[in-house]
Amino acid sequence: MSFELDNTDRNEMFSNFLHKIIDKDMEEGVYDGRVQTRFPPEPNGYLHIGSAYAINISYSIAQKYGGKFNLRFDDTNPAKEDMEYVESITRDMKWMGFDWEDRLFYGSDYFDRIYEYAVSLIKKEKAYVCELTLDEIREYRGTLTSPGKDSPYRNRSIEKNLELFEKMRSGEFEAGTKVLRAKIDMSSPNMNMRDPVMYRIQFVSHYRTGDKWCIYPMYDFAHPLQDYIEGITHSLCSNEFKNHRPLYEWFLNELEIKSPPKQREFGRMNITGAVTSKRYLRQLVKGEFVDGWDDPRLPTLSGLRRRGFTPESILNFLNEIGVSKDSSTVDIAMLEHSLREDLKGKVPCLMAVLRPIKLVLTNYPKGQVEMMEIQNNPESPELGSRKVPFTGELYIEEEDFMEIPAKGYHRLSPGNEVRLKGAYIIKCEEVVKNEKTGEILEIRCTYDPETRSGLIGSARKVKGTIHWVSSMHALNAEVHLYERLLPKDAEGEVEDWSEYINPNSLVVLKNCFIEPELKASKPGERFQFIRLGHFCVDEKYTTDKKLVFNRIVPLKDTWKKNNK
RNA sequence: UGGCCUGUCGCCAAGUGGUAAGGCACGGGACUUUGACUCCCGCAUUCGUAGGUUCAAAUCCUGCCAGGCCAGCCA
Repeated sequence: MSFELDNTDRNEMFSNFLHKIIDKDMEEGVYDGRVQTRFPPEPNGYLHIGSAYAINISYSIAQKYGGKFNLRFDDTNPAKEDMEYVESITRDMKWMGFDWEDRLFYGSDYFDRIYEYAVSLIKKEKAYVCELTLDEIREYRGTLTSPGKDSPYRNRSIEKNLELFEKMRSGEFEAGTKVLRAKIDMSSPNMNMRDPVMYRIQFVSHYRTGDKWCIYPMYDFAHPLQDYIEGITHSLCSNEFKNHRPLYEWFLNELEIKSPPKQREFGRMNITGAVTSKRYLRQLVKGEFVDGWDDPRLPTLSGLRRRGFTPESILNFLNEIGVSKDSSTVDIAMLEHSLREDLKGKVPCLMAVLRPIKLVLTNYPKGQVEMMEIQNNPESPELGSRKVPFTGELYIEEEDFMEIPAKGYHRLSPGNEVRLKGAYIIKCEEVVKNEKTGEILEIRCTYDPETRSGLIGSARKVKGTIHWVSSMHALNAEVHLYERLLPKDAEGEVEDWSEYINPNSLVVLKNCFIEPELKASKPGERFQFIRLGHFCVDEKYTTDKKLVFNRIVPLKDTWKKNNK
């Protein structure tokens, strides 16, 4: 009988400052008890673990309060957006289980309405067409410590503004010559309130609306309206938008929206050793420093998926790290912990030899093959067992033999005994080496027939147990091991990413041997290789003729840790 | 040097005036045909800092220090 909490319970118990805000709204009946959140990605890149963190905040809150969750593509800048990204984003969200039901929206669907709202602000004398150049606007804006000054176009008549704005829309002006601005306060200590631009002219074809528009609303103007149009109650975003909140509220207030949505901010999440900036990710992909957006070294959701992470492990990770107002840098060890936790007791544990050395049993009958029955996962008997062929010629892991054993080493060494997992106790009698190079060619051992697993003699204890594979039965496989992609953090503008890439971030081992049992394994299948880690069959490079495994995470290795 | 925000163990993070939860990491031990897993045990007399209010402060007040964000016709 287990009383452990499942995720639902954990979510129920988990509380943060956002829950308190919503609890209060519920209590006061601000939105008639309604909760609706949204995730508004711009389709200009792939989702990564930081995006999943943001999605999870909005998604789990909608779930907790029996509310709704929308997916909305915030596509108000045609120069940067593309359909490829909306497809990848929806695919990754579905994989994670973030369900927007029938509420998939596009900010571009609201262009007509947003235009009308702009017109009504002009009519209220709260917006004007400005003809200052880009540089002039910057100059007039002032600095962080000094106020700006009013644009000479600030006090045009409503009629003139209406006329000019209409002409902007119909394409009579060149890009950059005119913008629509909100009339707020050029001396506000908040730069966002110094007559922010609401609309700019862009003769760029939009991936959805084509050439219908040549003016596009800015984020600050479009976002509160998108939220309002969709009935969003709580518009949750990360801290860098904190300074935009007064503007968000200003637009909704001037437009006299009742029960306006609330923008609330949370701290961003970073992970040690992972690149979670969209900008850097794009540079790495476009510059072909990595194998696409789904490179297993990247913290993109597609990269994590290809690497072998489960959506459950990512979700548990996100729920365990929590949310606060402060930004965080979470240790990647927590993510790895979540994966091990999820897979343990769930996937078969098999044997693989990554760096093989030949081992010969000199007293084992020539040509004999025994089928050793081994449990697939001792913690989960329901996963059954398999028969593994055992012969007198095996491969073992290079690091499981030491000619001169270090103190505390209890695997194979000359004269020493060790158990072959699921088979016999063996003793190392001789080491055959290449006379010139000193390279170990094979290890010769004798086995004790009385100690076969299951026999009475198997009760004898030896200090070490190692994994093995029969050389004539083993399958050849390629294994990819990963380390940090960037050993040092990049700063500012990076000219050449190759200077930052860790050459060991991807280690390809082409000559690995695995149990014949794995012959039928399919891309995406996961296994634990005993003592080596959790692995996933790569979905991109595995073919009928070639098996490629990605190591998701290594297993803990206290011996290696203590001897490093 | 303007405004806003944030500072609780190495890393996340509860706590919201009544005497510091939990997880990861780490250290020690038991168990083990995975040096894994599991199981025990340990791990903040102290909450950025200095004062103040109070019978009582991580929680309230004041000053200081540190970090973050903002001067795109990006989102």
